[in-house]
Amino acid sequence: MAQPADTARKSIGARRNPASADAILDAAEAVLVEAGYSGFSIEAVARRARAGKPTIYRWWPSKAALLFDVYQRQKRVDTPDTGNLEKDLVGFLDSLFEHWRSTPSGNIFRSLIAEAQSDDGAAAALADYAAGRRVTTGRMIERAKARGEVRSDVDAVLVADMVASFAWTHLLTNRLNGEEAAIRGAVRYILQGILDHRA
Amino acid sequence: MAQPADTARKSIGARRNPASADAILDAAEAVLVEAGYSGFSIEAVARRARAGKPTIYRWWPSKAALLFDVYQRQKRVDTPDTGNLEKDLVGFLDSLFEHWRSTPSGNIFRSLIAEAQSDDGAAAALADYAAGRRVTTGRMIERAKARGEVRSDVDAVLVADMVASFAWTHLLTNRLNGEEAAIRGAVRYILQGILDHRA
Amino acid sequence: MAQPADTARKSIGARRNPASADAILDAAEAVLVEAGYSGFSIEAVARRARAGKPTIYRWWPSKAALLFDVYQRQKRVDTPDTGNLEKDLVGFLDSLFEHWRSTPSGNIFRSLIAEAQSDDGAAAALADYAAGRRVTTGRMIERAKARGEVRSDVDAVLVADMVASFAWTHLLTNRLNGEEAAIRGAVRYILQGILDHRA
Amino acid sequence: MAQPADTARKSIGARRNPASADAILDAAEAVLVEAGYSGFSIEAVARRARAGKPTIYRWWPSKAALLFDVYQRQKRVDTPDTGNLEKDLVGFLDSLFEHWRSTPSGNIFRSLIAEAQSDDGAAAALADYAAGRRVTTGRMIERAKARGEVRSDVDAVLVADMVASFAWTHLLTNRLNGEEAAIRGAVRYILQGILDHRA
DNA sequence: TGCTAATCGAGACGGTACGTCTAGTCTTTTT
DNA sequence: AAAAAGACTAGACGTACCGTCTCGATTAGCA
Repeated sequence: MAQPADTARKSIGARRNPASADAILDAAEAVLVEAGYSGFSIEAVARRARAGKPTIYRWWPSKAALLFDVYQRQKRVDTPDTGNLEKDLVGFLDSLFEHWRSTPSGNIFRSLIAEAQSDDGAAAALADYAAGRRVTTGRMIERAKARGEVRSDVDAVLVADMVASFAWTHLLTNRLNGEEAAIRGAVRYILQGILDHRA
Repeated sequence: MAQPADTARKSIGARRNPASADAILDAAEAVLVEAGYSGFSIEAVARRARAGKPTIYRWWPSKAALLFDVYQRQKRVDTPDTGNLEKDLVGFLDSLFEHWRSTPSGNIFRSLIAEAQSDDGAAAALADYAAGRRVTTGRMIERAKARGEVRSDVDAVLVADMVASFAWTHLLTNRLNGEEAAIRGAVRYILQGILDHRA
Repeated sequence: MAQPADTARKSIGARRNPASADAILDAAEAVLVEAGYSGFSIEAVARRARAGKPTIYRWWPSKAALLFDVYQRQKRVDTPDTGNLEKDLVGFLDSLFEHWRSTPSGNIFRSLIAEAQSDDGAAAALADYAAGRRVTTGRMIERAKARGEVRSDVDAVLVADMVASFAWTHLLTNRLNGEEAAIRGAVRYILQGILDHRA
Repeated sequence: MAQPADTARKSIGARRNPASADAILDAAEAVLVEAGYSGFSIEAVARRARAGKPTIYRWWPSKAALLFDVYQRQKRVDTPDTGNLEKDLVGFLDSLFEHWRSTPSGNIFRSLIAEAQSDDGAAAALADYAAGRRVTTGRMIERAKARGEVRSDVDAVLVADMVASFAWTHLLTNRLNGEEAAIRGAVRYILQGILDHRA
């Protein structure tokens, strides 16, 4: 966290003051945590950061852009590599749910998705981000393909999409708690399918 | 659509005027279609419906409640029963994507999900609705279990959750077009899994 | 006071229900006392009287008319007749100030004057009422003229107007307390004038 | 009158824009003249001034405060000094009645008095204003005392109060026309009294 | 060293929407 | 026929935010 804005920050000349940027991002995160998405307004962030509204608008053209930068500052959950795809996927989802539950990330991301439903810029940024994450997540599947664990014709990005969809939907419907069994089940279905092969 | 409100509607006594309710729901849908979720306000709906704001607030305590009723008026996509689960699921998702693409339903539902991120009432209503839909969708899997097509230990509701998640996420990220292959792929992975069993 | 409207009054057939009229006037007075003129609305009176708004509008075409009837129910201060005009006028004003101070009458009358500034009906009713009161008050002066106490060419109604004006203005500017000396002074000036006749 | 707001006024920095203040006061006066006190609303003023409602509320906490400032902008009738108190008082009242009749001042002041009956702030402001005016008006009597025209023990402020009361009451009851004789009579009674001294 | 230019906090501006309150009208049901 | 009840359109209330604008102060870098 940056310095608290006890004393007013001044201009540092004809260039961006990083202290202001930090203070604004800190304030945005704090407002989101304390007041939720419905209480998240540029006004509130400016008040909290002791910043002028134009300072915010100068650097972030919209609420969505600010939200996006706040989200980007958060730690990401990284993909495990245990040598076993089932363990990897279950571990990834467990970590992701835990991360969303116990840090502001979950609320920030929910807000970002909501914002993307009314702001084209946010939608585009979210689409980019999500596509990138699908590739990253897909690496787990690619590794499993390389190990021969997964069929070579499997679309790793599509599988990553299914995994991410499961996570997003649980986030958006407040189902992050006590979902360990569901996570295990969903991963197993993707890996092994649900058909009865005895027939 | 109900009658256009050319002449002002009057009270019909000490009970709800269905013409007003219809006009408000019609107007809400129209505003959502024409101005999108970001332009969707109680004011705008009242203007469009030639209704007083208190009339709206009397019957719908929040924007979310109104959105929900607008969504409920829409036709639902029903679950096919072809005797083959793969055909059922693919057909269901194809129909759902088409429905969301070509009617206001998609935008309404997106808006409802967004609203649920900042309104607890909307969140609860959405959770209820989604749970119900998982059961309905799950019937396709139950039928397949009864046919012996699917293993008897499979959790039908969880599978429905996975299917719905895939659809929701595509809706929320504007990926409803040209997804036929992805739909087929995803359904196949759920049915057959992605593991390589030759090993 | 009429019966409290604990249980809803019912229609008594095709004629005016006097209990309703009383309940409405009682409620109007109570609302005025408790919430003041700013809180005095037909809506509030109807709520308090457990009456429908149309019932009020049927009998009193405007807020002003209702106010006027509420005022009319109040006791009036009557004009003393001591055989001495100074005592009569001072006594009258003392009683009037006391009456306005200690009963709802003062607030009701203030409200009526205020209402008359935006409602023509109220203005006309108030004008009628005030003209009548000037005549009544003027009787004190007429009696003094008959006694030879006051010059015969004096316009009794004009004097009554001056006395009433003094009272009204004190009411409207919250100067009803501790004005005994001012009352005595004003009455004396009207009776004896202020000119220095030694010249 | 200030410039018409053909082009939208902008902020002129972190301080009050006098053009907005002027436009708002102009609009308030115009609304009062055209629609009367009953049509006088902050909404109407904002519309007419092409100003935002918050701009009005920022500077005038209540309708009463705005009314008061509108009234303060009006010209005041000043007290004549002819060397003869009767001429002074009659001239003053004639001018005041004429001023109230032919300019918006009369309606504005009536509205202010009405507003003061339901708004404590307006009541206080009006009390202050009226007290000040009594002192100003009282100077006519003080001058007459200095000339020996009026007894030295006469309370000039009380006499001014009587004169003002007469004027206020005529304003509030729409009796500003054809009152010349009444004015003369009232002034004469105050100066000479009404008692018959032949006795 | 003095000027220019961009940045800062600050807060006013015209607006829109919020959710509530009241006005005055209307219709049905009950007596 | 009148009362109770409560819905209806309409619009004002006072507040919160929106995104823009202008200020005055501040400071780096260029002249």
